[in-house]
Amino acid sequence: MPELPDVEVFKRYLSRHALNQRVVAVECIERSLLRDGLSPRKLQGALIDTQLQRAYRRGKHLFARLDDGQWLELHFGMTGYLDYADAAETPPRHSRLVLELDNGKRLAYVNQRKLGRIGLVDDPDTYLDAEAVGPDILTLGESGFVELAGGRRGQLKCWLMDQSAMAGLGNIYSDEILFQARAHPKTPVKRLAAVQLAAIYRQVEAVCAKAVAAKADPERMPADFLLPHRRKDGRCPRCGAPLEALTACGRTAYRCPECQPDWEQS
DNA sequence: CTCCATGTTTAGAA
DNA sequence: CTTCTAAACATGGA
Repeated sequence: MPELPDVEVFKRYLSRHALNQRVVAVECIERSLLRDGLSPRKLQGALIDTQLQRAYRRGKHLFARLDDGQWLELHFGMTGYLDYADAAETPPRHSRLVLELDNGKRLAYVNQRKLGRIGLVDDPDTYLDAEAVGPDILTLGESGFVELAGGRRGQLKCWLMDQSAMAGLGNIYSDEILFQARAHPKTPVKRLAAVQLAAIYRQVEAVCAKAVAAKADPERMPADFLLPHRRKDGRCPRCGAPLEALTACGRTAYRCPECQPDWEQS
């Protein structure tokens, strides 16, 4: 699940449940997920006996501030999520980091495929800047977004998913935004006028807001969302036309051939 | 067995 | 320098 809306939901979940509780035990540390230079012992040392003070998100990266000012970084890859429950409950299969809290609960970071990352950083923004992660897409604003498009050469969908340009969108939600904006994924960015870019950005905001409101659960999404229909032999929720699967940026993109016409003739 | 999957990194080609 | 493609990573579902 984890794109911007999913991670925002995780952030709220963590904030609602796991803040200001002392960590009394750290378990299930999966070594292969740790950032360079971070050992299980070091991570455990940093987490034990501290509290998660607050959460911060930029793009798909989630951070939790610790008592000493350091931040725990969680990246969810393609299959990660959080699970908060009674400490007595067995953590879900594929739990890769489990924090036991002194209120009798535990917070598990679960990730089936080990494509995510767990880190420890002094300052999230400094760290992400150094990693060449761009600004969170929702902080750009319409004018910032339009400005960013200047001089860009590639395809619209690829640009939206480029984490170094703007952080947060992935394959699923870039498709959703393009569907809502009725834009073809392969439209060259340079072909778009400022008003068209602005309209696309308004869909960035609208789609993210609606997805977060739906708890990023496809079953709760608005009826006109592409997301639940996004598969081979799926049909457009608006006009019923069969969806087309195409390849862009090395990923499978879905579009409605009727609602998102080719940029050549529009 | 084969293909595909919400992400990122790396290598090599244009 | 920017952009694109393919492969790799690890794991499981169809």
